[in-house]
Amino acid sequence: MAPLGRIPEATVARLPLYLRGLDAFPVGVTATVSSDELADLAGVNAAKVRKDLSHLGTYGTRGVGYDATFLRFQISQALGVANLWPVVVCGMGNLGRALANHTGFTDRGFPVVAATDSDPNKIGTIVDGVPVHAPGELGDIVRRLDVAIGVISTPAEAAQGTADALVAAGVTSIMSFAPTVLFAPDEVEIRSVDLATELQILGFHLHRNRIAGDA
Amino acid sequence: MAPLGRIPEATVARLPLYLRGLDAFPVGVTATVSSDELADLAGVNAAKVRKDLSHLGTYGTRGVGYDATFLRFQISQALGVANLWPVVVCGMGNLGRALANHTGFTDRGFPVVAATDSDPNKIGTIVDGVPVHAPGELGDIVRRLDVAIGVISTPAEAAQGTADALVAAGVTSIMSFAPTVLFAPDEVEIRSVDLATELQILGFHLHRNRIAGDA
DNA sequence: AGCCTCTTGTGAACTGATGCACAAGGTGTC
DNA sequence: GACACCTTGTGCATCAGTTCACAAGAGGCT
Repeated sequence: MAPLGRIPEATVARLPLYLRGLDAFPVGVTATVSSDELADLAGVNAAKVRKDLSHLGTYGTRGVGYDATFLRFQISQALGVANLWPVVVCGMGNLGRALANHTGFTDRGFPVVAATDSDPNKIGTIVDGVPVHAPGELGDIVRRLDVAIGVISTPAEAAQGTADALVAAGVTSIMSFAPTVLFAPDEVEIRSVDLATELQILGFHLHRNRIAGDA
Repeated sequence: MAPLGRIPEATVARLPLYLRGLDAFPVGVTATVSSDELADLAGVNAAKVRKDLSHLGTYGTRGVGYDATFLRFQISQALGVANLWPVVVCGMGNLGRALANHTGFTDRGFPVVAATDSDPNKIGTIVDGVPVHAPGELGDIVRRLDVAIGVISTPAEAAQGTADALVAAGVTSIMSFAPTVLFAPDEVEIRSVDLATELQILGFHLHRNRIAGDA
């Protein structure tokens, strides 16, 4: 079996999709799933599924398919979803509140254990079960609650400072929604999701099609 | 100059980042920016910047750099940001509300003109200036308000139905936050952002590092 | 004018990912 | 046991994207 470190990034990004697709199969019931079916469930093609799964080691049966239960276990193992990774949400604006309350996080093993905000009216309150602290307490929160992942949903201006504070506290995984580039040491993994950028990409295609249509 | 249709996808995805980086240069002031500087501002490397910009046609000056103002115009042109693309948000849960109220959308030319939700208590109300309608009215809303982009922030179960309704109404650009695969005709552009999936990818790296650290 | 310095634009090598196509290997039936 | 039928696992060709490295062009200094 291939060591975890050797799984290609593109494959890693798809493993959660396969896991999600496997939700279609009830737990405890013996069932097999073919690469074709799983491909449909995950929205990719079958060859990709097989190649991806081969990176986890080979656990399918030729002529039959994969055992759904065992495959789920396999992928979970590789992704480490057995672990709970506590999350802190930095910036409790509209987006931050939505994220702190997002059931999809807790359900998948990412409990939001705390939040920070610079607004004195919010500090000390509990929003949807999540206590809001001052930004200055970030380091303390991270250590005390063993936070593994920091989510940055502050305004762009505060994002770098927040990232620095997270890194200083020992957080090595950051998901940022701030529309700005973040700098951090190489060992810190940053995933940046800029919603406006996503829309601009859609806008480009609309624009291009409109031009093509007019031509 | 290369026709718009020929710009590689990877480049298109970076153009908004360059545009964002150029915000560091005040409008109206003549300034030049080198590929090196722009690379820093966008968080990529200089060679990529130059190759990307070469797809828009060549507008830099050797030995000097790019004229910031003209470059901004260039990229805006290519992305079609002069257009306003009205957006409808489908599903006014926590996330939907945050999106409907997201200033980054309106600021970048994507006004949220309407929303839908299946909750009778929300239908007919106006949330943060955005009127909430019943899902059945979606087709009507799209036609009446000339909606170009649909954002899906419904629960997973309702996502496909919502997508179908959007497509039926003529929407060809969809951004989905629902944790499920959406099926639509080829000409419909779908960008899917699953927040839990993003965290799981971060989780994989945490898991791998933890294993490596223990070894 | 000649020279030096700077930065672009791009050919070419490289890397990673994708998708095809088929042999290998397993199941079930007669 | 032999045969027909599936579906996996993978070698290989292909493609897209990245990065290097350098010639070509532009400005400024003496």
